[in-house]
Amino acid sequence: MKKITIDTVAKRVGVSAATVSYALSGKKKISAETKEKILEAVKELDYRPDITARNLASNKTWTVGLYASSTQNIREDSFFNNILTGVLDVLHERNYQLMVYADYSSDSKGSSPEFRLTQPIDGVLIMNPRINDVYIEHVKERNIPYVLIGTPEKDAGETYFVDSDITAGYYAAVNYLISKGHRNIILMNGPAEYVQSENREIGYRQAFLDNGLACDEHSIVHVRMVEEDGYRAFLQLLQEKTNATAVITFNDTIAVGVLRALRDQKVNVPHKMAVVSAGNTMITRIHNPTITSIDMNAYIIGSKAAELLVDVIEKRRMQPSHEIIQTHLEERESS
Amino acid sequence: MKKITIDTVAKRVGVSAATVSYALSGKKKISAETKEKILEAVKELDYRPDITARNLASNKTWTVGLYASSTQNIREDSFFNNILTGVLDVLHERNYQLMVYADYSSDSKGSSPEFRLTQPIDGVLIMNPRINDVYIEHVKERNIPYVLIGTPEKDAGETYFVDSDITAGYYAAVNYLISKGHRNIILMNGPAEYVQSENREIGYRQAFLDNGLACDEHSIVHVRMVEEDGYRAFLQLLQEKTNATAVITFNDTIAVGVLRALRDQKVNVPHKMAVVSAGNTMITRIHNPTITSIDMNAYIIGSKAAELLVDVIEKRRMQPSHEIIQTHLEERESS
DNA sequence: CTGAAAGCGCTTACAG
DNA sequence: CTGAAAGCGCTTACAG
Repeated sequence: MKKITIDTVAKRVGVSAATVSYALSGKKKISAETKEKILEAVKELDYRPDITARNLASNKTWTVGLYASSTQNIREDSFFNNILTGVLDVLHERNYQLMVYADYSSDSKGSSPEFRLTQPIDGVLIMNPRINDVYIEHVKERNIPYVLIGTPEKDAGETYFVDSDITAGYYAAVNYLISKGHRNIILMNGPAEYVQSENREIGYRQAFLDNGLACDEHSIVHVRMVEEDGYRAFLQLLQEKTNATAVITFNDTIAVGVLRALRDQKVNVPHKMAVVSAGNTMITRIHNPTITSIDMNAYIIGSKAAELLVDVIEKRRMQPSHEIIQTHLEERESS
Repeated sequence: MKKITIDTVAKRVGVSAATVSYALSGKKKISAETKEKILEAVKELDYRPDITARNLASNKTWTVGLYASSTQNIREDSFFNNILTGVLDVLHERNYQLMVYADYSSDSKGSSPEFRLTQPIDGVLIMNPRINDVYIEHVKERNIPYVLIGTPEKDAGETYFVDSDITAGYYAAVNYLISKGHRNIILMNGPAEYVQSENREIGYRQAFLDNGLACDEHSIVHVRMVEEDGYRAFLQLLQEKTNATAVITFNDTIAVGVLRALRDQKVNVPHKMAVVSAGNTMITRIHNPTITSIDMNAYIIGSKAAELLVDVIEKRRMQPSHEIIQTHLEERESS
């Protein structure tokens, strides 16, 4: 069975391929009569345009890429789900499709960024921007429209991004802990290479500063953003007999690990150790004890980022802009 | 700045485009000398093949689609994360990319299946197959390779699929509840249109049968697979003064809703009401109380399905086959 | 309102 | 080992 192409349709109706194309796209007026005949033939033949050919000819794919975290992180942290669904809902509205790339850069196999850039996408959403992010550099060089989900390390004035004001979020959370009498607060941050981590640290330090308190450099630790690392790192801290009375973590997943370590060591939460996390994903209200967490409005961030990207792709926005979403602290049992 | 194409490279080196193509793909032997010059030019010019053009010419996209649930469901249930990461990891290994489609079929806008089928993908993974699934029909007609994540309603002998033995899982779970003395067990199932729901019900009924017990038809209720529906439906059941002493739910998300209703109504779990769910996602061990759940090995299912699909696409498998993954019951506090 | 034709940028028999 | 050329199936100025 031969493939049904635009020519099959054109021949059957007795018009040119161009006419069929125009009738289908509506980019030119076609007489009602001809149009009807074409639509009929399309139905009869069950013709569907080959999208790859269309993409090549029109230089447009109606597809957007989402450069996400590692699969291990995706698996554990439903923060991703909120971003993803925000993105999906907007793209659906705007008639775009989504390609999801997980981050395997730490892999041996290492799918280099180059590989990605050759993909047929109109633009890309980049989660977790890093310091000196190679991927961003490449996207820039190639002139692929992109929007950061997060804050860029530099050139903030020249890049499109949407982020939560996580600095203010941490500032408020640490202030809150200080107001509760805590003086020694551990910051269990994510990898230093992420701008996200940096922004958290800034808020954390500022809170100490503004309260006239010194902040112990040893109180800041970096772990990968997975539960196991939170668990192990905190177990070690406990064994080193930390005199901290509170901890604030990079995300909810790490907090779950931390709380597991605390339970293992029979440390009472929140009386001996208060725990605050960021993300406010489902687990924070389901965990025992429930976890105080900074809500970052991930769904909103995802949808705003997708909207921005589509606007940039379609040149409805041409001056770099960004949006910073406010956070709020959801107080629960762990603090 | 003009776009750098294969011709740009060919001209600079002084060979034909064909030679460049072969040198890059390795599909034909090219003299070491020429090849080196080509590679050098590629580097200098920073040439990257246009994938859309390649796709069109080679009739291959190295892309696979994942037809998932509604975004609301994705947002709440990290079961999806496990499937997704299993799929992603295998595809990465096999050099395929992933396109994610959420299910908006219940939407007013209703992106019809037709729309999807025109997408440039080599094959598709379909989650949550339904009874009389229109989408599957279309994929079939179009001869697009597909693998079901779940069991097909019919033609099981002619379709590729991977599923967990959820019937056995429910059978075991209900047996377990019966052995604990429960006689009136509610099945809070998913929508009847899903084959998944059907398979659960079969296991549920069989357990009653094999224990010589009658199963009250009113004990089976259908809800959408989101927390809110589990909550509302169970609240209603409680108000109707059900004499059930146990409930088994379609998934973990619904169970969370059910448990919330129980807490609201101050019904003791597990003494007044035992709860068993399916999915064994992170929340089941984090919830208070922890939730007894049927582990379906979602990550394994996702990865096996992706492997199968790639094998089908690459014609390394040509006879319909399927794999049924065993489940196991993870006993916890809720039962 | 409609058509002929060039063009999108690759791949791949085919011929040498 | 290398090249000329057709072909993938669309879209879109351009001309009428």
